[in-house]
Amino acid sequence: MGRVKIEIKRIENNTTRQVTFSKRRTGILKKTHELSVLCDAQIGLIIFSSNGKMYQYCTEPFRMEQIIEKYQRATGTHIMQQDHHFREDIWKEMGMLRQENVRLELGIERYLGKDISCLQYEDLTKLEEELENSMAKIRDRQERILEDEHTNLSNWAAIEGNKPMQQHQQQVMDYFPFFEDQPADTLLQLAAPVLPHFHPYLHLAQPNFQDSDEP
Amino acid sequence: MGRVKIEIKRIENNTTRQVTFSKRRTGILKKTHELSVLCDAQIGLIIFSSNGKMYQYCTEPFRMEQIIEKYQRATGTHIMQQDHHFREDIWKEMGMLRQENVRLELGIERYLGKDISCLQYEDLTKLEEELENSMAKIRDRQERILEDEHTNLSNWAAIEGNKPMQQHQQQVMDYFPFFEDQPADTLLQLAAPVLPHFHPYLHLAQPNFQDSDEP
DNA sequence: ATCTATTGATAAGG
DNA sequence: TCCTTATCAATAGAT
Repeated sequence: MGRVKIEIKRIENNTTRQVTFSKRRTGILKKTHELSVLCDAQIGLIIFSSNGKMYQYCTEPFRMEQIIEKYQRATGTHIMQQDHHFREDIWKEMGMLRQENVRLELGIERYLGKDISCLQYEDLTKLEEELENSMAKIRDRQERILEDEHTNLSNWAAIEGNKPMQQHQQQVMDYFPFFEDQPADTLLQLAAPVLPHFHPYLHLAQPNFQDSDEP
Repeated sequence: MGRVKIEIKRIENNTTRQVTFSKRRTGILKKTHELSVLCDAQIGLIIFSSNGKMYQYCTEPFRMEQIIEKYQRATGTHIMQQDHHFREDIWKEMGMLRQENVRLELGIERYLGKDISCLQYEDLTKLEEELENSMAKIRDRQERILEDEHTNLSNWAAIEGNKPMQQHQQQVMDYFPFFEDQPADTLLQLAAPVLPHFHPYLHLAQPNFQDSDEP
C-alpha cells in the first residue's frame, strides 16, 4: 500500500527504517485499538524499537499487568495463580493468628485483674480459684527452691556459679517478656497492592518472534 | 476499508463481530510481524477474544516471557520481584505472629502455675505479687457486684431478666473461653509446636488453565 | 510533517 | 470458514 510494493525484510536504510517504523507503529496501535473496541477483545501490545524505546497499548480499563497475568495463567505459567492462592491462604491464616493473639492478650489481662468489670460473679470466682491454684503452685515451688538451696549449699559453692541454671532461665525468659516491646505488626501494610496506573495508549524499547496459534 | 465505512464501536451482531474479529486479528498479526521484520523491532502482542480465547505474536527468536520481563524492567513494575518481597515480608510477619502466640500462651501458663519449675525465686516472687494484685482486684470487683445486687435488688426484680447484662457477658466470654470445654485455639496448635521452621504451604493450588470456550 | 499514487485490508454478500 | 469484489484505509516515496 504505497507507491511501490516493498519486500518484507529488514529495511537497511536507517532513515527509511525509522520513518516506516513510525508510520506502521501508529497504524498498528490504531488497528489494535479498533479491534479491541469493535470486537470487545482484551489486548496488550508491547513494542520495542531497535533503539530500545518502548511503546504499548492496553485495552481499557485494564492494565498491562492484568493482561500479562491472564497470559501467564493461559499459558500455564501459574506463578500468578499460585500467588493468588498463596495470598488468600496467608491472609486467612494471618487473620486467625491475629485473632488468637487478641484472645490471648485479653486472657492475660484477665489474669492480671484488668478489664474484669464485665465479668459475672461466678466467672470471677472461677478466675479467683485459678489464681489461688497458681499461687499455691508458685509458693510450693518457692519452698522447694529454698529447701534445695539449703540442702545443696555446700555443693553449689564448689561449682562455678551454677551456670547451667542461669542459661536455662535465660532461655525461658526470652519467651516471657510480657510487657516489653510491642507486637511487631509493621509489615502487614505491605499487603496493600499499590500498582501504578499506566496510560493505556502509547509509551516507550529491543526485539523476538513467536507463533500465532491460529486455528 | 470495505464496502462501507464502519463506526468504531462494539459490533452488536454476534456473527458479524466474530467474523470481523477473525479478519482484523489476522490483519494485525500480519502487520505486527511486518513491522517487526521491516524495522527490527521487538514486539509482543497478546489478544484475548471476548470468548476468552488467546492469540499471541512474539518477535522471533524471543519468547513472550522475555518481552514481558523487558517490559517490567522498562516500566519498573517487576511483578515477580514484587511478589518475592511480598512473600518474604509475609513470612516474616507470620513468623512473628506465631512467636507472639507462643509467648502469650506460655505467659498464660505461667499465670496458671504451669511450667514454673525453671523460674528463679525472684521471678516467682514477682509472679506471686502480680497474682496477689489480680486477686485483690477480683475480690474487690466481686464485693462491688454483691453490693450492687443488694442495692438494686428491687429494681432488678422489676426488669425482665436483666437481658442487657447477659448479652454483654456473652460477648465478653466469646473472648474468654479459658476454662471451657475446648479453648477454641484451633490454630494455636500450628504456633506452639513448630516455631523454628514451620513449613509453609507445600501444596499450593493446582494450576488453572484458561478456558478456551470458543466454538 | 504533508502529499498522493498505489497497494493492502476488509465489509458485505455468497 | 473460505471466496469474491467493491470500497475504504494505510502507506512508500517524494517533497
